[in-house]
Amino acid sequence: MGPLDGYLPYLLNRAGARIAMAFSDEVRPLGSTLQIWRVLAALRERDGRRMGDLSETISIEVSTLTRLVDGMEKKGLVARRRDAADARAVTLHVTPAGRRMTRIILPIAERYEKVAIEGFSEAEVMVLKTALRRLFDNMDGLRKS
Amino acid sequence: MGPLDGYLPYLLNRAGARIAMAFSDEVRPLGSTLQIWRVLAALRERDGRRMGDLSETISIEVSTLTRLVDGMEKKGLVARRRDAADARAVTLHVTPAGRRMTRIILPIAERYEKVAIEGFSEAEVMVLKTALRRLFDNMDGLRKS
DNA sequence: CGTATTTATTTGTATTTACAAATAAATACG
DNA sequence: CGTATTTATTTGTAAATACAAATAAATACG
Repeated sequence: MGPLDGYLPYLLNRAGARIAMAFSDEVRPLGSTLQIWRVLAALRERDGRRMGDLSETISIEVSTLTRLVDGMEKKGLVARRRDAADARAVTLHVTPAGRRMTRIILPIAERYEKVAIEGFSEAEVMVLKTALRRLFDNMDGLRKS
Repeated sequence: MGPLDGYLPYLLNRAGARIAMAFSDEVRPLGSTLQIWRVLAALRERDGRRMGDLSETISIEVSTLTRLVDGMEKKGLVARRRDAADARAVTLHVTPAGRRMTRIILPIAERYEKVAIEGFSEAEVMVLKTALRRLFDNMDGLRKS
């Protein structure tokens, strides 16, 4: 166990990369990708989000998101709509096909959540999640100063 | 706080993405990138690693790593050497310029570690790091079965 | 009201990345 | 020993990504 193993950003990246890779491998045969799932999951939480909101929420650069959404639209998973209140903005809406895809992937995502925290006590999971939220906020603070 | 905020892979990705972005912004003006730093940090831990070992360690696809190392070699940060014991393998070695770059970036990396865990108790940091290692192992187990 | 500035998204384009195929050396084993 | 298989890396190539510029609508404010 070298210095890397004690370095938090390293541990974070390593854990994230592993989950991402495993999950990607699993949803690809279903005609989806991790990024597509991120969009669907964010829209499941709240449909009709704007591109910018979505970008912030799922940590995907907005120019990257535009093209990701292009693809999802072509697949019929989502539909763009011009925001009625502000014509600059575009809102995204899941279609029936998108909901179908969500229904297929959701159990997989739930399984990953379980596998990831296997062997953890409730309290440890709580501390972990709280820590990750706090860590995010700490970095967010840095961004503005 | 919607369902996403309770979903561990989401929290993990979000925290990792934020640190990565902030760190990238900071090292770019110094002529480096996050990926370059990952290689340098891994070689700092142990010089003369093989490509495959490096790839595993820093979670960068080996074909991606090849081209990343191409660039680092052109910048004079590292040198490839054919492994004496096994001519299939290539070992990577930091150069003086690479060590210089490491010396410049290391304090930044250390600062990020500190900022990330600001407000955390020692115990919380311990739990967090242990959890991230365990989480990684859990996913690793899945990969083989 | 009309122009300047800000905000939201998209597009241009170069770089990064990933999967698969190619290369090359080591090992297995008939 | 020689051929088949495995292992380590690189290369081909298409897709994903990011930064900057372009577009377009809203807001500020003279």
